[in-house]
Amino acid sequence: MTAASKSDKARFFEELYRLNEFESDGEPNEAREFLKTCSKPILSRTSEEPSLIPPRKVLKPFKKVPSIQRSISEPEKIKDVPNATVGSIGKRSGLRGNPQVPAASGSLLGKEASSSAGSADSTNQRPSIEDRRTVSNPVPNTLVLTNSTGIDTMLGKKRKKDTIKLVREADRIFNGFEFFFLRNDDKSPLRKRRITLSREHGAIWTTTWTNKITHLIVDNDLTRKDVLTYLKLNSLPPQVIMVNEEYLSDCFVQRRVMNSLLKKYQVKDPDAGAAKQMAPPPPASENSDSSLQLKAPQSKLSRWGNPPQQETLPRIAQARPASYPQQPVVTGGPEALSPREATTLSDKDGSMVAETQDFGALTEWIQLAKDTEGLPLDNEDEDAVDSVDHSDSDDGGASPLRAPAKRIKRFAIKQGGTNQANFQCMTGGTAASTANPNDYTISVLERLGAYYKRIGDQWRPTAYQKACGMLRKQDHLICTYEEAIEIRTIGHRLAKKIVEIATTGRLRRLESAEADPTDAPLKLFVGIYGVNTTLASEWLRQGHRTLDDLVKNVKLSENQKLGIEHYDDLQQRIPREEVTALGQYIKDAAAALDPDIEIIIGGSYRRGAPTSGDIDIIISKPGTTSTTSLTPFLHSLITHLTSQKFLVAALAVPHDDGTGSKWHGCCVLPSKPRQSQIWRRIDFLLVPASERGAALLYFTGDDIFNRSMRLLANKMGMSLNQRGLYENVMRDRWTRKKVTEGRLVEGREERRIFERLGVPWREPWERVLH
DNA sequence: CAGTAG
DNA sequence: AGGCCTTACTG
DNA sequence: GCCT
Repeated sequence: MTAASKSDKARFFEELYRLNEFESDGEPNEAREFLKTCSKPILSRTSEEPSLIPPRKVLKPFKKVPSIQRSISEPEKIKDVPNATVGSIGKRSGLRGNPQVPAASGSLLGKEASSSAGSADSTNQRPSIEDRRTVSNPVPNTLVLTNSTGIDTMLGKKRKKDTIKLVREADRIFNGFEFFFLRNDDKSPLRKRRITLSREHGAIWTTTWTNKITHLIVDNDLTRKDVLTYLKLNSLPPQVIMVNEEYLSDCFVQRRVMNSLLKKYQVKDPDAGAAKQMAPPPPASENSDSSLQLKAPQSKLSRWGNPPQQETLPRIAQARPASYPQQPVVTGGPEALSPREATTLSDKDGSMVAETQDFGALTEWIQLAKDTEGLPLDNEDEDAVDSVDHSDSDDGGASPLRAPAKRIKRFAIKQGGTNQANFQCMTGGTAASTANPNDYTISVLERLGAYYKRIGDQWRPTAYQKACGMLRKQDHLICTYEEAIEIRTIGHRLAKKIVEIATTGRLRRLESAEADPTDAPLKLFVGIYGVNTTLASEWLRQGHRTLDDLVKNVKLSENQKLGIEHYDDLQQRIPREEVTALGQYIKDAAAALDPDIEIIIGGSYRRGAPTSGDIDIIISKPGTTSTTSLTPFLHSLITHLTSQKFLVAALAVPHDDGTGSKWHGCCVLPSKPRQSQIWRRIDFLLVPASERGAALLYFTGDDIFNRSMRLLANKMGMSLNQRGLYENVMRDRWTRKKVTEGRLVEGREERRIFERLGVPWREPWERVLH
């Protein structure tokens, strides 16, 4: 690698990491509270910081978003752009050129650590470092330790004994390190998580300032001056490595000790002569905007005039006890280090350095060499790389600090030549309504998946969905690479993302993605019923940015017009109670028309979801063997419900020939006052009794579950669709298209389909795989 | 047929 | 390197 | 994206 490309890369990552900087850790009050505890408050910082936000009101150029994947990151010239809408033509503002984080997505932080992390209350201490040095006791895999600081009692809180689970030996990158955090409590969920993780990676967490401390981990919003003030020091002991939060994050993500000297890990120091310190963008006041989104549907036109706002990240209550920082704690107090302080830089420290710090120092220097020449940072954030994964081979795997995690994913009973156990449908999902410690991680990944979906990536969204489904099944917070990679359907890249989210609360890839100026309108467009990436990106290419633009300038299908007209309504999720009510209304109507008719509410409702995107109605009747026999009923039902003003629009109706089996449209709850009626998407599916089971299976989903079942059927030489399970299906060898329907194996009983496929029965609510 | 939705 | 679910409706 |  040449020197030139090296520095290029370095620059790139510097820019990348600038994305990672932010005002505070999402808890602005914390900074102030902390400073109160210092003898000398420093509050001038914000005013000194230059804004990084460039005056770019000009519309950024946009690029065509092709439906073909892969070209995602390819900047593309725009061919025919209508007039004024576009300022200039050029590269899209992608990852590289866009240092600032948009207001709306500014801070993913502040997410409350979920319960599982909470259980790892980490006020506790490992055995003192002396113990570990003198007694060469092999560290067991799990240590239950008790607190030695007494901080708990000071805080007047009863705390559980915590259990930290050390990561496997090879990954204990912090062995021999002793960390002092500043702020030094674990009140902030994220800090707590960092502390726990540090310990799990071999570090010792100390809340008392001692001379054994190797690393000082400083909150991002604190300056060097804050630190010194807090510690009542004039200068830092030379052997102590002071770094910011990013340092830990990167260590975890890369599973190795990073070079603490890199600029991005330095604690801010406005006083350090050079006023060129990069300052994070000013705090974003996103409230005015986000309120718009949450507003009730009355503002139907709210979205029309201007491009939509970015969705605000889920924010967890930041309520923090006012008592927060407490006294500087330290039993030993800063006095404990007075001897060393006195000798400052004299070589008296030399021996001590050698003794207590060599671990840290050594690895540090080794690492420094590596960092500065190899720069093994991977470049996954650049979409275009589908080259082989260099990141694990760059150091030849020689580093003991970074043994590549070999994945041992279980194999199982082969049946008919397929690894049946590897199908997701073999393992149940969990009810979506159940809170999960990984919910936050999931929400972030889902957003990135959604992003990939709307830019036309065909497969990533599926991969993300699967990963989210697996995460939802875990009973504790997944926050190490190891834990993540062990999970089926989670590979190297997703594992790294998961770690990043869990340890930093953010995902830079997502932030840069959503920062793309074309993303907001793209998101807006694909939200229209009947519009997907292809159309949306075409409209975008033509320069359209608002729904208004579309209505005025674009030829729209009737369905799309409807989709725009009721955009806000159809965007909203439907509370379960309303689905129940809507379903009941239909049942009543159906019973009046034909008492034998069976109405089943399928979809996410049947899976037990608390809210649904639409309503799926299965219409069946005992004794029927063809959809044709049900079409007359559907017809009269539709007519009736329409006259009742229950159905308010038809989007897709079956062909006239009577073979059609589904009806798509919109409905409202007539009982409600007109004004509060919200249009809902509703689907009817006609199902003869002989196909009831298969239809139920199909209409219950979820998507991933269905596809998994179908794929399994496929591998077993069968075919599964909404009508039944078929065998002896002949497929074209080349196109893999079905040539013969095959022989019906089962369609009537849902359970029998499971059985025939060798899949243990899953209740509907166990079929939540995404 | 491609696009969209399920 | 190549697969990744299947069918139905729209225009 | 992941898996074979």
